[in-house]
Amino acid sequence: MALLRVTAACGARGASIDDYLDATELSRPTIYRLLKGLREEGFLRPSPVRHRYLLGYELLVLGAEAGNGASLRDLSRPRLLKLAQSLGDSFYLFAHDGRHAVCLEVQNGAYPVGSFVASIGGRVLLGAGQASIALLASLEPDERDWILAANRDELADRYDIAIDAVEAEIERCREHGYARGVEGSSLPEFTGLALPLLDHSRRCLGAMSCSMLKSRMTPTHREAVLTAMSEQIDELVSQAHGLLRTEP
Amino acid sequence: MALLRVTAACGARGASIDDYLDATELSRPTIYRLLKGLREEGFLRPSPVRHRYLLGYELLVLGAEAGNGASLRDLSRPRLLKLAQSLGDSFYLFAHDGRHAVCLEVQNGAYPVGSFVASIGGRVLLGAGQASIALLASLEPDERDWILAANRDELADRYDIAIDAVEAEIERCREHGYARGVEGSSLPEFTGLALPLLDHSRRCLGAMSCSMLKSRMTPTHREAVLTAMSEQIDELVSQAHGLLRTEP
DNA sequence: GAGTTCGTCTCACATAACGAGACTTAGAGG
DNA sequence: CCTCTAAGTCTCGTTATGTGAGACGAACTC
Repeated sequence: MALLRVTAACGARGASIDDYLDATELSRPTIYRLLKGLREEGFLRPSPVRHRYLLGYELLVLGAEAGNGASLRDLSRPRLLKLAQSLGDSFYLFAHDGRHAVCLEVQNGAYPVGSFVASIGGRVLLGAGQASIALLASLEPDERDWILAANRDELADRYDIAIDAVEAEIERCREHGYARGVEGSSLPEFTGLALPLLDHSRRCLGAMSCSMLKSRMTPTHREAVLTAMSEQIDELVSQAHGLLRTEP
Repeated sequence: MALLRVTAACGARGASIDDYLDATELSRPTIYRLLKGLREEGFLRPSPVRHRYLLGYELLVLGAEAGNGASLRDLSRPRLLKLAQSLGDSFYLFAHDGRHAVCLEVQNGAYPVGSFVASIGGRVLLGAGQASIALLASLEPDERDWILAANRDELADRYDIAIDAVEAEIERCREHGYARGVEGSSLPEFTGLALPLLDHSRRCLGAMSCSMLKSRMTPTHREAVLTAMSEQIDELVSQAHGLLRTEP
């Protein structure tokens, strides 16, 4: 697994033996042995640049499956796209994973944005960003509490976000039904909105969020975004519900 | 790796201990030991259904990276989308991997289609499908020859495709600059087109393909699709070229 | 044809994975 | 409330199997 991560970190150029030797404590023969195994399983493949290795296509299959619990990703993809095209902002699908929110899918719109996550698979500490608030607001109280307790220091250090502010936003989200981001020191010029994806039994499947320049967030635009998002979410959830029925 | 594949095969419901016990030769304690390691590395995560395991979100990152050699996937995604929306057919990005073509990205259009690959990560034997032809036509002759030799029996058995027909189509692709599918026994009601993605130095980066109902393939539609695809490809290749320059 | 790097091989050693089975939780169901 | 079953952990003795040092062959560079 360490070798896979090293390979990923080396990007499109591929990883060389020296990259592996530097990044791990393993000896050269051992690395070759492991590499061979990973290649045979399709987890690595030779780079067009000789003597370098790239991540194998078998990981594509696993990656696609990993992000597609309950087909949420496949279902949300065209919807995020539609939102991004019609409204111009960037839209995201997030899932809850321990102390973090994981980005399962992005569609960037015409207007540029900054965001806490760079791309699919990116993680944000729960508490930072509007999607976090939507997720936290939909969790069981005791789970939410331990997460906030666990993240408190890091939120303060890295984002300059206070737990009180997060809890206030969670409360606000409960009342108004949608989440805004908590003001922190990072990304001051951007803002966003998020909505939870709730099961018919009110279990939280994830959150859909959007990010935009603060200057674009007029009351009318906010209304437009919220309306469009909840429309997409309603359709998505009933679609997902229909699919789940066929499964067991 | 076997455990990961078992987990993937179990889908959204998750894999239970018995799934692992049945699918492998390992003992119960060993499975738990391995599962623990995979969980700690983020390659597996607990399912909402107790006592079941799902693929972890760390695989998202690896999967996204694996399919994104030279950023081809990120760059092609919006373009495939545009094509699917404006033309209504389904568009694919393929890469060459050994004896197979791997699907890196799909965008389905409004019209339904059947295809050899189910989804991202799906493999087709080189020789079957129009993307295969485009890839084969762009490979070195000696590599193409061993691939065709290796695939001959399987192509005949599973798809009822003869090597001669494949080679004729490759020749045709060289002349006309685009690939059609080879007629076989499977999917008789569908057809498609494909174009290779060629580097500025004529190295083959992959192939873009499209699939449609035979009834939609009128001469004018064919021209429209080919024109739109090559336009997207030209832009894509020069974009990719620009990115690569920044890398070393 | 000399030099360098890449990948494999051998081998002795000790780590550390293994399975059998006992044990502890934790639910489920009556 | 109490049994019953299944989930997950632990101990332990055995053995295999992965390990590093270093030598070796192969391939590419200059």
